Amino acid sequence: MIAQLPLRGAGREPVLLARDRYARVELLGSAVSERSRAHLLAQLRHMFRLGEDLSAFYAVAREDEELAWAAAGAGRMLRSPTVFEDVVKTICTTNCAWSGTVRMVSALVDHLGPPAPSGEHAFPTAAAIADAGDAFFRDVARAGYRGPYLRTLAASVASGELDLEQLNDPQLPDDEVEQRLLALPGVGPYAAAHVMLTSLGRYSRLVLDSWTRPTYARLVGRKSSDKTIERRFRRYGDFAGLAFWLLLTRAWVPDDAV
DNA sequence: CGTCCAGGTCTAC
DNA sequence: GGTAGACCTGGACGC
Repeated sequence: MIAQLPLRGAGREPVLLARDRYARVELLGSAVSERSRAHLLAQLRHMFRLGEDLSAFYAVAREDEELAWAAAGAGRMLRSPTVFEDVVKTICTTNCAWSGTVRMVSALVDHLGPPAPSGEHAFPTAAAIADAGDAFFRDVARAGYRGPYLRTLAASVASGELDLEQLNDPQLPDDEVEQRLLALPGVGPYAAAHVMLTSLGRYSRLVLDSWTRPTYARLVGRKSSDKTIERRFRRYGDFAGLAFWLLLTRAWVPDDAV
């Protein structure tokens, strides 16, 4: 074990489970340098959002019969090490079945990602994706029309012309971040909202797609327009998207965790 | 076998 | 600003 990372930022709230006050990090293989260790810990803090403060969300959720359970510490979603990785993965979720997303992302990792000592591969660099040939996107990833989106995006990041990691800057307003995301190839309203929610810690936008709409309809017992759904979550302000997501995924949470 | 659609986006009106 | 059509892929479904 190289560290015990305290889970802070949730105010006085327990973090999901009382026993999970620490994330235990074990390193397989040879020792790492102090520099690598620091980098690894910083990356883990980012991925697990250990600094996230959701207490303002919990304060509202506690008053909402359907979401009071979440106030026990839900909503700290795992994210990728980089915004670039989450944007690429999100593009791979658009207009296809989940099996297609898995196929495309697995191909990127297995064929373009740097190998680790374990034999597994990490997510590829932007340069590696930018340099992949047409045959990879067409015959291996079978990404279809998304191939050019992915390569164009990766080339912009690899060249330094585009820095997606800047979107982590808390100074940027949500509207600005959304506009920058919408400007990316293959990123529309769904993908922008998805990246904001799952990668940027910006919870204001509702992720509305062919899974969330019918899932919400099933939970409330009738279909609702997007406007109606937005209205139901307006009380959550900047946490509307998180509230919507948690309501939809309540069934994913083990009963003993809430 | 053809049609539809799955965690949409883009372009052209 | 809103809306039709096209778009890769593959699995489900009806015929």
